[in-house]
Amino acid sequence: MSHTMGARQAQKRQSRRALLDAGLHLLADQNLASLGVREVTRAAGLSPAAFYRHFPDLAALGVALVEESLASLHVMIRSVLAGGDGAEEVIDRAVEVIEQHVRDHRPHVRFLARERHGGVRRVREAIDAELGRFAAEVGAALALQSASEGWSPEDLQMLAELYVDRMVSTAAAFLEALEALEVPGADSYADPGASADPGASPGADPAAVRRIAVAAGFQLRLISVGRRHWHDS
Amino acid sequence: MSHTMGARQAQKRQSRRALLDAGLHLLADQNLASLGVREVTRAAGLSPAAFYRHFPDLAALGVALVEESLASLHVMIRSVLAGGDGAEEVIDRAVEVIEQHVRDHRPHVRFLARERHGGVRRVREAIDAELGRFAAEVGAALALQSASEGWSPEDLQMLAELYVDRMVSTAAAFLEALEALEVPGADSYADPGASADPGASPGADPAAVRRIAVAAGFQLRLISVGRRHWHDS
DNA sequence: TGTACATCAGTGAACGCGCGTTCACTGATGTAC
DNA sequence: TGTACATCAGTGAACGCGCGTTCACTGATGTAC
Repeated sequence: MSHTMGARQAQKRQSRRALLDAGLHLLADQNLASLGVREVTRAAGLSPAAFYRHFPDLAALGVALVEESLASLHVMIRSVLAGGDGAEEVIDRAVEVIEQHVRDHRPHVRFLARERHGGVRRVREAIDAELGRFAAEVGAALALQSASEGWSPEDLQMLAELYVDRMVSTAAAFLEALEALEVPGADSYADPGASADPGASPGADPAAVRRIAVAAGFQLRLISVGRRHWHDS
Repeated sequence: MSHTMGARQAQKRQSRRALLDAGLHLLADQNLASLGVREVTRAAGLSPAAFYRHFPDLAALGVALVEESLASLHVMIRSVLAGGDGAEEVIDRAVEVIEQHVRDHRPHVRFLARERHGGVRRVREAIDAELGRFAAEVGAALALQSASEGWSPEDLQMLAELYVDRMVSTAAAFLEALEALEVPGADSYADPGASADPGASPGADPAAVRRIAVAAGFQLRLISVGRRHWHDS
């Protein structure tokens, strides 16, 4: 009665998906602010007017992309924090999970990095709000750890923000390394549907990626040492 | 003979400046990728064709803005590191200098934040290259400190990158706080030349700005504690 | 099951508009003598 | 100093083009009976 879908509704969902996918694909080489309605519908295989059956404007499409881009983050953080307890293992696992996440969801990660400080207000605000919720979640998780005894909630929150910011920076660095050797010349326009769209990135420089993982681990460990010795002064 | 300028050259410089200023002003509300040649020349008070006497395209104007945006950074870092030696004083001074820098050069900082991961390749690369040079400079400065004995150059470089990244994030956070209460409604279009263009921002929420300064200080101090106790394990 | 009507996702044509870039030009500035 | 020529920053008109949005429409899907 409520979540069985008629053919009508199913087709609408499919078109909406096509618009989102086309948008995400096109945003690999440009900003949301310079994306066009006709451009998106053309790539999605729809007429220009069809766009307005799904979104009032492109900013709304952007906000929808923000939501789906960040939906997986909460699952991700729980998988990191739920495992082993030792700081070392948590850090190593976090770096691995971030790297894998960027590999698996490259277009979404790129979209977030690009629009986080981009020219479309509503999208910026949506990203900021989600990241804030994410930091709060990390803060709550930190509060449960025994290492947090004697810490004020405010200090714990600033620590959580430091961790989250580091994760975001690390993800952005992975992204850059993965893209660096992929498109060396001019912008070639690949068929969005053909070949392996998501997944492995054969052209990336493994050494550069490795270096980022090492640096991220080092930096997280440094923060963790600081946390441990914070009250020694 | 070489750096005295004729009236011809002086006027050309002035037009170029007008184009850069107009661009920077327009980029407050959009991305470089969506900026138009006509838009810039209109705001600068020139005919559209005049643009091509100064830049081959808008990406070139973007690269020029990157250069002038980051020119002041090197001066800034030296003023931070050159002062008192105690870690506490350096940190407090750094946070103050960053805040003041964002206040004094808001449009440039906003431009960098927006285009660092933006849709124009050449601009992204220019920013990355400059930030890399900046991190190298910080790394070299750290190497001279007595606290760096027993540290490998690689570890020092990763530490420098951590500091630089934190400074960039802090600057972005200050920027957001300063803009938050300034443009609450729709995009009003102010005359670029009129009233106080750079300088004080009367509308910003002082508590939010203060909170960012406190968090930045805390986070830098935490890293600094981690650094001090790094070799204790 | 069959029929008559309602819904509404997607179409395709149409509109006026601002865009990037080019071109031959103008007239102030610079230079040679 | 004055004159004749060269340079070149900036102009304004012109071009073809793709844009966002609207509109009346079509025809498959959904619903009531």
